[in-house]
This record gives sequence, structure tokens and C-alpha cells, in this order.
Amino acid sequence: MKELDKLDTFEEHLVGYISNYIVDVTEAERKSMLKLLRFSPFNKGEFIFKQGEVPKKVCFLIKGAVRFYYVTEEGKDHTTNFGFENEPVLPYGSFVEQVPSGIAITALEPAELVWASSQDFNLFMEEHPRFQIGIAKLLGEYLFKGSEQLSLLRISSSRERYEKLCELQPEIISRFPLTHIASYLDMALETLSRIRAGKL
Amino acid sequence: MKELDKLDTFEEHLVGYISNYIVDVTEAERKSMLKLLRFSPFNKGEFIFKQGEVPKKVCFLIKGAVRFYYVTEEGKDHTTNFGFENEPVLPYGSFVEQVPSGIAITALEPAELVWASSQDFNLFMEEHPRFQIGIAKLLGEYLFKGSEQLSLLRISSSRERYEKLCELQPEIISRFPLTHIASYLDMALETLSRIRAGKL
DNA sequence: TGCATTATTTGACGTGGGTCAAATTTTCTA
DNA sequence: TAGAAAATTTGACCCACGTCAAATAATGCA
Repeated sequence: MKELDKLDTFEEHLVGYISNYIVDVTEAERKSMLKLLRFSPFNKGEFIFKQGEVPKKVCFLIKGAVRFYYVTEEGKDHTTNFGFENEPVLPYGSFVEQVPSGIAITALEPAELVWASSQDFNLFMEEHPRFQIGIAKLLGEYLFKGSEQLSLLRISSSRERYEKLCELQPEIISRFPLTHIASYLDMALETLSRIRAGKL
Repeated sequence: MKELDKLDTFEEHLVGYISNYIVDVTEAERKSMLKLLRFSPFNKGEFIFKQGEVPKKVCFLIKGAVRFYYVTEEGKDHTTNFGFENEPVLPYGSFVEQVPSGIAITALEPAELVWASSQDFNLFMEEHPRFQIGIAKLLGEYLFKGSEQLSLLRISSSRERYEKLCELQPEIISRFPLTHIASYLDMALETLSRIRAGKL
């Protein structure tokens, strides 16, 4: 929305990211893409997407980190994912289907992101159909990651679940507060604290 | 491979299914699609995809039911999914990425399916780029379902997990043996038996 | 820097559900 | 239809981890 000059600094990151999915992005494509992008900063704790709403934008995180989570009827908070710099940030499935999202996304740290409205995004996709291929590839990748996460959760012992996470995503361990890591690993925060202290 | 005359019987199902993702399939597209399809029957228990192999075909289940699962190093069997009639059957993520699949798929009942080699499939996709859009939609849908399954597994009480499954996918409860349902719900089969008997 | 707030640790206690083993029921197959 | 094999049920035991509560440590803010 503001600070449009920031666009310059992230452009290479975004285009670099996209190159993983679409070969030889042309100058015309790049320009067309930049035209629809907006920049927004988010404060720590601020919502980027709310639980229960149909996602109306596509975001790309430039700086900071975010948390994907949902709250049950009983008020329990479950972290389903973390998002880092130079990654797209949105409830993928709900966005594609345009149905209310079961999850919320908030900034865990002061965050900066660029985004496009779903309308602009869809227009862009219609004008650049070859990008659809890239989207399918990207979704396939997320599907794959999701299946790894499912098998992480199926590990029965808390300690082994923690060790597996250390192995797979050490950045999560070092960067985020224990409450959220515990909720991501589906265990009580006290349990995680004890595991860490070697008491379990 | 054989019984190519079976193609007639399933054609409407497959095309019907595809219409959920691609509008107005033309006669040319339909013919081009049918040309690359093969038919194969599978015995109960037979592998359709093996764990650890790069998936080299895309399948569509006409009859029967299949189970998606993986076996850990310690030999524990985890059911990750079930597949039914008139559904595509393949390890999606691994197929798109062309990496070894962490899961296996077997026939739970005598099954009939049609399939295309990944080579033929890719050729078809190159010739019919608009089908890419449908693939993205389909993957989005699976992503969405996957997130629902993740939240099912995060329910802490075994009984509630079972009840949620009864509510969401009653066909699984009535159609498959207890061992596999228990492993899908991540609990001991004895526990599931007791829940069912109202003893937990 | 000091006080308030939030995060993490530690302790005590209870229990859901896993494991092992044996009984019973259901399903195949000859 | 009997007898074997597989699936499901039931019982007994126990421990990993959740819950509640209180102490300590770290962080933020005035």
C-alpha cells in the first residue's frame, strides 16, 4: 500500500523464487507482475489472514516470519506451519478453492510482504497461462511437504517428534518461542521444556 | 494393458470427473485422452505403487478401493489415506516432483484402474496446456483435504478422533478392516475396538 | 535501571491409551 | 460343513504425557 520504493529491493528475491517454477521469465512478464504488486508492513501479532475468511490475496514474505494456526471450538491453539522470508504466504488450498480458510496467519515478528489481490492475480494468470504450470508445480511441492509433516505428527513419542523436527527444520527450534513449537509438535509446552532439559 | 473394451464403460466416469476441473472438454481432447489410456486389474493386496519408487504413471480407479500407507524403519504400518471408485490414485506430490514416493498404494479389494505413463501424460499436458489449470485446481483440492486430515490427527482423544472420522468419512468405517482404520487414526487396534464397544 | 509482564522451568499427580497375552468370533478354504 | 487362519474382543498392567500450580528467568517498557 505504501513504501512502493521497497519494491526494488525485493524484486530480485521474488523473481528468483519464481524462477524455481517458471523458466526464463521474460521482461514483459516481470513488468506485468510488478505492476500488480503492493507492499505492506505488519506488526508483530497482526493478522495477515483470519480464520474463517475466504482468502482474497496472494502474499510473498520479504522479511520476518509468520505462523499458520487454527483455534478449536474449545479454544485450543494449533500451529500448523511457519513461514519464512522469500516464501509465498497464504492458505493455499482455501485460496485455490476460494472457500473459507480453516487457518489464520499472523506475523510472529515485524514483517514485510508484497501481495496481489486475488482479482489481479487471476487476471495475471489468464494473461500468462504458462504460469499455471508453475502453480501446479508449486502446489505439488507443498503437497509433498505436507505429507512429510503428516508423518512427523504420526511419530508417537514426543521426544522423537522433537528430534525429527530438529533434524528437518532447525530454524524453527532456534527462532520461535516454545509455546508455538510445542503446539506445532502437538505436545504440552511443559513436555517440550522437559525434553529440552533432558528430563524425558 | 488388456480388456481394452472396458474403456467404454469407464469413459463417462473419467470424463465426468475431469469436468469438475476443466470446462467443456472437446471431442478432440477426449479422443486424445483416451488414446493414451491403458486398463489394468489388480488383485487384493497387490501393489499399485511401491514405497521408495519414483511414480511413473497416473492412475484413475474405476472399481474397488485402495490404501495409501508407509512402513517405518521399525516396521510400523501407517495408513495415510484411502482411495475410492472414480478418483485419481497416485502419490501426487512425488509424481509432480518426480522424486521417490514415501508411500505405497495397494488394492484393498480387487480393483480395476485405467492409467497413463508419466511420459504420455506429460506429452498430453504439453499438447493441452489448458489442462494444467485443471491440475492446479485438483492439487489445490487435495491440499485442502490434506489440511483437514492434519487437523483430524491433532485431536488428542482417540474417541473424538474416531467420532470425527465417522462424521467426515463414514464409508471408511463401514468398508475397511479395523486394523487399517486404527492405523489411519493413529491408535492401537485394541483401542479402536474398545471405543466401538463403548468401553472408552 | 527497575518494575511489570511474559516465557520457561520444575514439581506433583492422575489417566488415557499402548503393549502383551489369551479368548472368542468371523472368514476362508478344502 | 469342519477345521484352520485371520480378525476382533477382552483383560491386566503400566508409563508417557497432560493438567494444574507455583517458582524462576527473561524480556519489554517507562
